[in-house]
Order: sequence, then C-alpha cells, then structure tokens
Amino acid sequence: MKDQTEHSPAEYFRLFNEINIIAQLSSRLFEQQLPAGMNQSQFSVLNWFFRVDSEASPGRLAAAFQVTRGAMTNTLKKLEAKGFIEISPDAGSGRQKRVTMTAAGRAMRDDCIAGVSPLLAEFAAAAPAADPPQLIASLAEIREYLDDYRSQADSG
Amino acid sequence: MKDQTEHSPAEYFRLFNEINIIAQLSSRLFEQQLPAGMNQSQFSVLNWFFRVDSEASPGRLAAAFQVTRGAMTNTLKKLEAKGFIEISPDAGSGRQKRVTMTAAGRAMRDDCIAGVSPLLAEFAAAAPAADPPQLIASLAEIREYLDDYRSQADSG
DNA sequence: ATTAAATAGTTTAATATTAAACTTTAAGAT
DNA sequence: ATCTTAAAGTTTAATATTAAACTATTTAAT
Repeated sequence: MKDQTEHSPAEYFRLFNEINIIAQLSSRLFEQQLPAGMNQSQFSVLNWFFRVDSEASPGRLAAAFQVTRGAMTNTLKKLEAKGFIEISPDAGSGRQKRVTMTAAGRAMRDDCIAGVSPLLAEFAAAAPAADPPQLIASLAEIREYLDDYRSQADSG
Repeated sequence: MKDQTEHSPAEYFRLFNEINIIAQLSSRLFEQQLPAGMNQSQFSVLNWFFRVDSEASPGRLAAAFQVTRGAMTNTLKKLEAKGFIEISPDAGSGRQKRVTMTAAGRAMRDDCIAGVSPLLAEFAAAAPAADPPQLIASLAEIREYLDDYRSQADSG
C-alpha cells in the first residue's frame, strides 16, 4: 500500500492545471491595476532592475523571464520608447547591448506597485491559503526542477 | 511578534510570481509533447468533454477556461475544421449553439494524454514537491477565491 | 404588441508571443 | 591568418489572445 508520499502522474496533471488557471486569473487581474500602457511583461522588466541588478543585456533578461529573445526585443523597445529604460552599446562586447533603467522607469515601477498593492492587501486580508511560506517553498522546488529540466533539454 | 499565520501582501506577490513562472515553463513543455497542430487551448477543450460533460455551449466553455468568447470562437473553429468537435444549432435557443466531441476528437484527446504522460511520469518520479495533494488543496482555495473575486467584479 | 435591455456568438483591430531566418560579432581550430 | 562555429540581437510570418463593435435572438417592461 502507498502512504502519503504517493505521487501519481495524474496528481501532477491536476497540480499544473490549478497553477495554470491561477496564473491566468491573477495575470488578468494584475494587469488591470497597472497604469495605462503598461502590461505585466513591461512591469516585470522594470521590477527586475529594482530587485536583481542595475544593468543587464537583453539576452540575460530574456533568460530570466523564459521568453524568446525576439519577445524581449519587443518589450524593451516599448519601454525605451516611453523613456523607462536606456539601451546602449556594450563597451566590452560589440554583439551585446547594455540595458539600464531610467529615473522615469523607477517612478513607473513605483506607480505599478502602488496600483497593485490594494489588490494584494485585500488578498492578504482574505488569506485564501493556509500557509503561504510553505506554499511558496513547494512551488519554488517545482520551478527549480522545471528550470533544470529545460536546461537539460536545451543542451541535449 | 507575528506567528506562522502572518500573510503579507509581499508574500502573496512572491506567491503569484512563482505560480506565473511555473505556468509559463510547464505550458511550453506540455505543448511541445502534443501531436502536431494541437495546442493547450485545443487540448483543454477536448479534455473538458472527457472530464465534465458531453456537450456545452461556446459560452459555457469560454467561462470554464476564463477566456473571452472571441478566443473560444477561434479555438472551436480550429477543432471543428479538424473534425474533433461538431457545432450545431441549439434546438431550444436560437442564439446558442451546441458543441459536442466526435470520435476523432476522443481519439485525439487520448493521443494528447499519451504524448504528455512520459513527461508527467518523469515528473512524478522526481517528485519535486513534498505533498502534492496538500499543494493542490491550497491552490484550489486560491483559485476559488480568484474566481469569486472575478464574479464580483463582473457584476459590480 | 412594441420597445428596450440583456444575452450568445462572431468579427475586427491591436498586441504579445513563438519559431525561424537573418546579420553582426566573437571565439576556436588549424 | 583564415575559416568555421557559436552567440547576441533583430526581423519576419504565423498564431493566440483581448477589447470593442456588431448581429441576431430572447427576455422584460409597459
């Protein structure tokens, strides 16, 4: 007999299903709170500069968000046109570029956070999850597994 | 001091972030295993007929998957063109339609499951999550909250 | 019975994304 | 030194999706 550690394929199917539905619902909800003209992709890039590093190549950002380089080119163009980032040649490498966030970009990132905060606060108050830290930890394990899996597939 | 029940907005931000990354990674991975010409949206509709009911209106399916009716029109057209579903007038209501899955659709649904199974089995064997049932239960709570939230917003 | 409002579905225009082709630059092999 | 391969970024074509306009039908109000 199996004990509580049984992990069936069907169970994981159901798990990914729940995750996908939540991703879809929450993304829609979040995007509706963002300032006009901003979407989640653009916000994510601005927030990356806030959280992770002060500069990056387009390729590094594409890898960070697991989108194609073409998609990142498009997102960066939008942000550059609005003056939220700057794209300059990389001094050390002629085939790379150097992306940085402007003051206007930082201000817009703050506006986005302000727009989304009431929703998150409402959510936190309703607390529809028993133990968020535990949940986050479990999900992080899965995310890391998928990341590794992808890397293997890329090289193999 | 807060105990383990603290639920901060920042925590939920992080939670949705993990969920979105997993959704993106897993969707890509799953779609790559599907038979040529099939994508997740189309598979989901076929699988819905397997799991939930033997017939539905386009609007019911759009609501079930939280996509616009326009998006569902598009998905159903693709499935109909390939002979996986049939769309007929609804006897009881001139403005509704009646969608059903064909035998070819059932066969394709099985092919999709077969294509995805090795990946799920591999995943289940690696078991990158301590307690999938618990995880699913927590996520289901969140999904239900978001569903309700959306319904309120729609009517309010 | 007429009219107004709501509902179901489709169509259109715009956008975000992927995959693949392409250009330029760098690194490695000889 | 030259040639080949790899890497970084962009462009193009195709697709999926949303929001909004539109058509047809049903329900409700009077």
